[in-house]
Amino acid sequence: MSYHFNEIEAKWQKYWAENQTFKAENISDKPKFYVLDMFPYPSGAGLHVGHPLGYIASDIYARYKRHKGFNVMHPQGYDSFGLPAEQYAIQTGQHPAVTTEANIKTYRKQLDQIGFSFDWSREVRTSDPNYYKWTQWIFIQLFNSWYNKTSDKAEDIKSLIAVFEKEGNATINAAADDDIQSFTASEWKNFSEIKQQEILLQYRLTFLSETEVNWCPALGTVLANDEIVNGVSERGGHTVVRKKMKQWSMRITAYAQRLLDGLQKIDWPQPLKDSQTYWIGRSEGAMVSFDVIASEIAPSQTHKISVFTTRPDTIFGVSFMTLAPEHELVSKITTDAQKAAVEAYIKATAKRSELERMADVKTISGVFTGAYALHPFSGKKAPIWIGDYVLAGYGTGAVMAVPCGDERDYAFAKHFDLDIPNIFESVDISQEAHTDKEGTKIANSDFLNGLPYKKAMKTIIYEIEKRGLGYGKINYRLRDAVFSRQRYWGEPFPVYYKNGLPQMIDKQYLPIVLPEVEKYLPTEDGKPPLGNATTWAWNTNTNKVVSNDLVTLSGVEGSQKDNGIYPLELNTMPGWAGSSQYFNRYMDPQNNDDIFSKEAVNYWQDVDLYIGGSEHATGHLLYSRFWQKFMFDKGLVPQDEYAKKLINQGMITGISLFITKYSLCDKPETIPYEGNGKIVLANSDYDHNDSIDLAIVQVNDKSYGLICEYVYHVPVNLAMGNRIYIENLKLLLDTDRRFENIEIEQVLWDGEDKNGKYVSLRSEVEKMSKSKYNVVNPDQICIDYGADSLRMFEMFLGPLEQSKPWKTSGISGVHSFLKKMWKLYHSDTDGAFYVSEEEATKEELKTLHKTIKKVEEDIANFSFNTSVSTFMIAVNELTALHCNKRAILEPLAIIIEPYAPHIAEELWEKLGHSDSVSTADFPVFEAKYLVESSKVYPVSFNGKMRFTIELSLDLSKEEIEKAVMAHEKTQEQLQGRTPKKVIVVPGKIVNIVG
RNA sequence: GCUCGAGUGGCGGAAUUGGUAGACGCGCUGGAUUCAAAAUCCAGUUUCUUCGGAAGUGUGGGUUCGAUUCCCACCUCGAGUACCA
Repeated sequence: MSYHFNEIEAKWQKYWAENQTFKAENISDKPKFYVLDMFPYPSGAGLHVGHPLGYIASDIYARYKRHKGFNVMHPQGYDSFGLPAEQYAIQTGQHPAVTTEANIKTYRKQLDQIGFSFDWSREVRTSDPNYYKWTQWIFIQLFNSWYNKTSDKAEDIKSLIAVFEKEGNATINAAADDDIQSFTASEWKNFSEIKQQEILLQYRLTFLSETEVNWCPALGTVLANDEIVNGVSERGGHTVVRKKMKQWSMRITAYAQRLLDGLQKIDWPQPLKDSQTYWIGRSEGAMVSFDVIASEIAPSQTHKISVFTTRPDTIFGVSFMTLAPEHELVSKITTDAQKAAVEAYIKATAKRSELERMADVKTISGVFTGAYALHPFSGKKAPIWIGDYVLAGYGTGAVMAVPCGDERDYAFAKHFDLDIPNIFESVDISQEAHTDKEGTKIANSDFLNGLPYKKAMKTIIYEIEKRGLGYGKINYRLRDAVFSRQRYWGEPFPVYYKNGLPQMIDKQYLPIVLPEVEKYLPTEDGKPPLGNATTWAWNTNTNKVVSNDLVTLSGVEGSQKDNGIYPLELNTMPGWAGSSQYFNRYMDPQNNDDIFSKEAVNYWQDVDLYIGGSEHATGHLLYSRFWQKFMFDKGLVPQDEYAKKLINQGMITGISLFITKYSLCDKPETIPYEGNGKIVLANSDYDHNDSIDLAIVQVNDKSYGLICEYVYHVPVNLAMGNRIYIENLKLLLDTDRRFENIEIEQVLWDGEDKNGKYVSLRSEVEKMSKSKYNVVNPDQICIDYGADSLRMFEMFLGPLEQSKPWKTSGISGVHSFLKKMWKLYHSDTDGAFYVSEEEATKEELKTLHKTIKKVEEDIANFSFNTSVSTFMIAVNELTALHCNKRAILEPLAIIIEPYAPHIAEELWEKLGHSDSVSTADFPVFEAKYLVESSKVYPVSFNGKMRFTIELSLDLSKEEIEKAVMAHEKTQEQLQGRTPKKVIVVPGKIVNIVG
């Protein structure tokens, strides 16, 4: 019987499902181990071979940990809210829920086919009301909390109210909005209910505010910064404009420092930590205010410019100030003489799009306001300029310019011929600014003279604070996260509005289920898609969602009788809402009373291994850490970091194939044009190195003109290696709708082989995508080679964390390895399973134990690729030894199970076991079988002689010495001399002192 | 520009703290088996060579008895980021 992988795999997949082999219990005597994958968004295109890479790696790890005696939880689910299903709904009218359900079915089928050990009883879907009930619940918890900077944690809003009632807000040290008025306890008590609620909203961890957002008119939605790529929307590539809107925000900035500190204790890839650190962007410095010298236009008014600086120690080097063109003071301080120039400049910068401002980094521009600031220490006059290198959104939108110590200030000063005072001891600044902090002392700076950076910083901040000019401050780049989306297919907010103020709906009435709508687009008057819903109001008497018709104006105006029915929030939550706590919900996914039970979360604690892509570095992986810390503050979870270890798997790229233009046709003129649109298939030119393979040329009467360029991808499944046979190419050109109107007169071929005439193709590594015709589907691989081959091959491709191109041709290697292993225990003639009960020889045991050791090390290091090689070597050696012994096969089946579980189960069963191999203990290697030999490499003899030896684990120092001395090469080197001393360094080097 | 990562045969990639570079696989070449093909098996496959050897891990230096590995400078590629005061 040969290796019928299709039958074997189907059989065991069925067995696992029926026996719930991988179901993890929440109560166990075993130690827990939680292996998590980033759950997929179920897209319409289905899985391609790149998707399972991380899942295979985590599955190997999960299966390995089961062998090592852990109670392993390895769940999977779907991040099923998202824009593609909504856009599909807009195009076709099909409800996103229907699209999503269909896509999930496809995904599940594909995932099952690969033989993952997921515990499907724990599946979650973010779009399932039973799941998003808890997303809504967390939102309410955030709303009902404020951040106490003194205790450095989130607290219930009630504790804030208690303080307000007792002592007003003067003593409160909270993460809150910037523009909060101060009030006393009695003032608080006299505020109206509405006023009080408005104030509280400024402190809540999720709050409503007018924020400048990235509005995408084409999508009718607001996008987060990380959803915009190069100034256009990540999906669709539509233009994005800045616009002010009332939005829900999350006060993630309250956690900036803790998000930074938390990175210290988690084992995540350094590049990922770096990018989060940069994203949070902590900078230490000081706030300093400069008085504007009363100018002739407003001599009675006094103005102050506050600046944030990371280099207060260089304050004596200030020779001018720069304000962002949008800075509110600009209009107030500009002199009449400069008014025209300033206004023209502001107008010009406002016109420049974000894109232009980004692309054009080198141009220096700015304009003098005519006003001067008074240097708080030297008393000198510093001209105030405006320049677009200063951003309104960062710091205070103003900088104190220190040209000798900052590159941009330096360039600005040079360009406008401004003063560049040098405040560094023996440093030449005639060519460039001196930006190094350490190693230089300050000069020309009064009381700072002669001080190094650190001391100067301390001294100046002390002076600034003493003189009331400002204070030391830590600034973060991180901004609060906008949490509203103008979309249909997302979590609805558990919020209704009364008197224009948001009200939370009580937990017992959750979930607030997404309403049905006729149209998925924003309404004609610009409301989000939920504005189309007719049943979308909250009845506070019945606590039910009711028709909007019943909403009276009373709720807003208070002029009519209040009927208790109020409008519900029309926005929905963003994509990252659902993914910010899913890893905890897996612990207890069916719980209807709580997000998860105390018992479950106390048992599972946190994720031991999280595998996913690095593209989520500053999105999901930051937001989820924020929510976790909040949950921790509320005492809901025992850990404030949810994933101890994280691995970023690399991307599997596809190899795209292109037709080179020369092979497709000889001259453009030889191809006739037919049909609508006057298009003909032709070459753009005859340069072989040109990246344009094919051009579509418009015919004007008889003249040919190039109208657009077109790179013509050949579907990878039609090609044979880097060739496409002419029959296939003709078939392709005939059926491809891109060539509907094109008649191909002739196709030239590059050569001919046993399969016929062919055209050579050029290849390039690109991201796998439908539009590039380079997608390789795992289903077909499973049918042709089996899931075990797919699993092993994906690991064999290269290091897990590296991105690498897919090459289907290589799969035959791992496939024939599995066949070889099968053959080892099956008769050539009748195919019967045959295992010998004889004792294994020392040689066979050596192979086995070597393999066990190596595989275990590889798994610990996540180098699954080398494990596959190790298995191959083992089977080759066993084949050479004709070994078909139980003593070898039994442990072999266990150690190969994480990689190739189906064949392992089959062999295990044939060995007479009635249980799943996945529950077997991982075998222990024995050092005594690892003895290679004592290889000795003598190097030289000049007083000291060193040897490199390959140590065997069971050799003692004395034995090594003996082996070294007895070695012929040692004797050769010694040439009869007698060494005084032989020093053996365990592990590596032997020194022989002459 | 900055930050991080990486450069090893025709290709993907091995080489644990410095110790026989090129494991393993693909591809290629030759052979066996076969009416033939597939499949399978065996041998070879870094380069040059006067067949003794010699050179060789992006380039140039350095440390060392010994460097793919450590240090310095440079080159190339990839990823991230975008004027952060």
